[in-house]
Amino acid sequence: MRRTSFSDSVYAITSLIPMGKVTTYAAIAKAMGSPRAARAVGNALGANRNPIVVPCHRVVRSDGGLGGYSGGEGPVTKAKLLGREGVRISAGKINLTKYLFADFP
DNA sequence: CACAAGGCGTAGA
DNA sequence: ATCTACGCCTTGT
Repeated sequence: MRRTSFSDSVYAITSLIPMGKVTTYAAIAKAMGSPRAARAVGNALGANRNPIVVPCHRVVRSDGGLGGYSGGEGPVTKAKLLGREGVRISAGKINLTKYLFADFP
């Protein structure tokens, strides 16, 4: 589990997400230069199961789905955290049009 | 050291 | 709306 440049970038970007907003794996992958590495991003977050220092729960799918979560009760905890930050989830999906944040530096 | 398989997705047909 | 194919990282043999 060596913190590679990839996972490090993922953590950096993920931790940049403001409260009340969410991001997609594709957006992160794209922001780091590999728009096709969305899957790798999910792995970096999940495989490393980074502690609370990184709000991996703010990362959702491109279609609004929560995706997966390796912490707490899984997707349940993820949904709970998001709703607690002000992100409303309808039918298990998030309105990316309103909460999507992709203005990464 | 090299190879092979898996995984928290995405885009396209 | 459902299914398949793809590319990219991590981990194990």
